Amino acid sequence: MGTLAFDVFTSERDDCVDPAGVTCQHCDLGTTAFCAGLTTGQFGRFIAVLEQATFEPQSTIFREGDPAQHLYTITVGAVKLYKLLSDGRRQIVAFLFPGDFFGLSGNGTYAYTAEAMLPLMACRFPRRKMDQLFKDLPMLEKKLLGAATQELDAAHDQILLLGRKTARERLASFLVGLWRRLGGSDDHPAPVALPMGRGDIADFLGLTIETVSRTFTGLRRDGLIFLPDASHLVIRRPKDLARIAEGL
Amino acid sequence: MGTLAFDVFTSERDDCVDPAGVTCQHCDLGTTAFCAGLTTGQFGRFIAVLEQATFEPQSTIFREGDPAQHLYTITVGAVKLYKLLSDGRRQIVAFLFPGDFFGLSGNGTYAYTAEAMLPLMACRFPRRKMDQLFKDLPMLEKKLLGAATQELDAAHDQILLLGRKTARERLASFLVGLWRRLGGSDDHPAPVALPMGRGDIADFLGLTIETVSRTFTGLRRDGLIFLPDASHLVIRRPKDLARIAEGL
DNA sequence: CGTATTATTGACCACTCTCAAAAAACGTGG
DNA sequence: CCACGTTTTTTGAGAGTGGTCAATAATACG
Repeated sequence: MGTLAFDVFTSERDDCVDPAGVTCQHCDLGTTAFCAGLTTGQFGRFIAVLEQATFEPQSTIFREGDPAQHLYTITVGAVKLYKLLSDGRRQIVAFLFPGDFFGLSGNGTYAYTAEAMLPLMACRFPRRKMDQLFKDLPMLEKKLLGAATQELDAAHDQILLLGRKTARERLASFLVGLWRRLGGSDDHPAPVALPMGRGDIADFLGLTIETVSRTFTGLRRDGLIFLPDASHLVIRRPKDLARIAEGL
Repeated sequence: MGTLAFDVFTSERDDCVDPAGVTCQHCDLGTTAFCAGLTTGQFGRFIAVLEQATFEPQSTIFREGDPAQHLYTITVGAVKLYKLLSDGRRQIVAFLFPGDFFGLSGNGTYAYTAEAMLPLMACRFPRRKMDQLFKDLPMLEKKLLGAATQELDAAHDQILLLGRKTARERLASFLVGLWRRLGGSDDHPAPVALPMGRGDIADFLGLTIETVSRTFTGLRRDGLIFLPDASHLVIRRPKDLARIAEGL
């Protein structure tokens, strides 16, 4: 999984060159990118420890229990993180999109399996080079702490959802959040493509496929959402759906 | 809520003096303490931004939505963090004990309410002084990132528990984890005091009080645990209880 | 002790799960 | 492009885990 040039992406900072002499493959994340705000000199040290990685859809990036050798941040695509019980029960703990991090570990091994849901591009940082990088660029450590804090908030929201919300409230919460993250507009009825199937949604919301399907049908029948097909979503009444999500 | 001297605690580092001239109130956390590993000079800067805070049992430390002005680390006592839905449904997102942090915020307001479960002593750091402190003592930022990572792992475990485990598996997981954290021994049958009631356990495990009570009775009838009274626990067969917790 | 709170137990109910089948969508090769 | 098989989604009927409502028992506290 070597360094690749993604020259399909236009660069806003064409002064940045990686050590191999290849024009740096920028993501289009702007100020939310991990590397945003670095000077050219800092960026050189940054790019020196960075690896670009690509993964096929449905491919496993790492498994629960593997030694935690890399930290990842997504530039293009989507990832699911999940944990398994020995009898096969699965819980998806997060869906991640461009700008999100994964692979942080407390004990040296990954606590979850990471799997690409779409063709994936990610920046990858070897764990053993991170200490030096943080010493050089303390701001990166701050950004990482901020990202971890946000992930913790999201995890707490998910705990509230799983512990205390009904199936209808769970799906409403999920769709409202996803709609926002995927750029759905409250005014324009442009459908948003859902990158995951009913099974993944079920394993994220602590439900079964059948209950997810029935609940989709219920929201559709009540005019809250519109489904051009099973994997495309329009939220017709965002305010009402958000109220349901909060249990109102 | 001013600075207090907790001279009931014996000090291992009696060379440390806070700016007011009072002998520093050490916690007995050893190498796990936030301040562990600091030199005397560093410790001076550390203590300069630190406030000591005490809280009565059942008192609220801060509420969900309050401006996030402080970061806390527990020295003595126990804390619960919870979120509420508008109709009163409550989800406890964490029980915290000495050495644990709380109060990190992504958006400037607390995402949960924090309440003392026991007489509480905590070190408190004003958010506006943290940047300077991190610049002086970068190791503290590393420790905080490590703590946030651990909390994130714990949150993911709780997500798995709430999404995919049965009531029996949930209580078994909870008791095994609590037993370890409160210093229960696999050999000695010394009961451990549970600092929370059935209602708190229910709101942590996503169950009702009645189901928690019935499940306690079930584990007791099966000889896995022993309850001298409702708030004291002995785990009789730790291995078997741990197997139940993992769904085996 | 008497009172209030908390925990336990019981009977019944409902939300979601399980099992099953039908329908729709997708992919592949002819 | 269509026929076919596979996979995914939807829908249906029935069952079960855990919830609700209610009463009793135990505990804590003045």
